[in-house]
Amino acid sequence: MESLTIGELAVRSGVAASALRFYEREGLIHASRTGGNQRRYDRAELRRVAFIKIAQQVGVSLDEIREALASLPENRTPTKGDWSRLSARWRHRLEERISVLERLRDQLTGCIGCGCLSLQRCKLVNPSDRLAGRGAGPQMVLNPPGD
Amino acid sequence: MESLTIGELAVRSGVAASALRFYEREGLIHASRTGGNQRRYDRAELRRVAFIKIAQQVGVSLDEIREALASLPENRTPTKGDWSRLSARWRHRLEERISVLERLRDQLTGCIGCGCLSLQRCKLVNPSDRLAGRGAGPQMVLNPPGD
DNA sequence: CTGCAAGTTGAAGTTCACTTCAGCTCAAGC
DNA sequence: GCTTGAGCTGAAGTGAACTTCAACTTGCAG
Repeated sequence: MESLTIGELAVRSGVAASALRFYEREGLIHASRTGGNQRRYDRAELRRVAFIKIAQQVGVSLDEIREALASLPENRTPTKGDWSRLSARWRHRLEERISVLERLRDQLTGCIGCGCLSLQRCKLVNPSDRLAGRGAGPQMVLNPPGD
Repeated sequence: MESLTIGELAVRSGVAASALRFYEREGLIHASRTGGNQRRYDRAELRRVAFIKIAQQVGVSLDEIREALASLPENRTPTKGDWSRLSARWRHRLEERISVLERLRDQLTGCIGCGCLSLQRCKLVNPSDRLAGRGAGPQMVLNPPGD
């Protein structure tokens, strides 16, 4: 068994066949064809699909994922090093996302103490009424001054 | 200034007026009306909007947010205690979300080391081919056995 | 009291990420 | 060689979360 049918890739990746066809149309993955026009996937495509799923978890759009995948070499199967570089890129994104959520958690904990969630009164959630911060909303949480 | 116009609420909350009207149609926020049919928001609505924004950051759908907000008292302005209870609920969600992402980060770090991201070969990302785990895909990351 | 920015409505449009459908063809087991 | 499940295509549909539009009304500043 050298290559996978779309059904096999679907089962092994946990992504619906219709989504795999969609990803192909969108240029995220590639498939060769049999004489009868059926898709056959190289095992390397499993990594691409895994990468797509993980990136989506991190909150990256398919557009950005495509862009990232485009940086992989076309002419050869990506090496460990290729994947490492991509992973490192997402890792940074991931850490940013985590720190937003942690900040949110910490501030929410503070607000559980004071019972507030006000955009207007709670300094933790939104200092923008006092601080002449540009932009409205819970700035402290979503765009901390430390950035 | 006792109540806010939709424009004022939009500026102070950082949510577009069209979105505020949408939220009202969806039963997430409420407004009283002037003689001329314009919306006037009680300051307490700012908290609701803040809550909506924060919950969305945590990845909660508007449906679920509506459900949560429905648990607030109808007849009086929510107290600190009311908001505390709701916040505590989301805090739990938030911590789950954070731990998914942290797990992802840790495993991605591991994979940067080995250069892999395979659904098939990397035990860290996906043991489902060896372990008779139900469900395909990167199970270790998305649904860790520890749950 | 007038001008004009800000507000109102319902309906339709948008983007994202897919799924579903209809009408076919392919391929593997009996 | 026939049946049956798996696969193919393009087009249309879905749902979430809004935005835009057109046509009209309100309300405050001067």
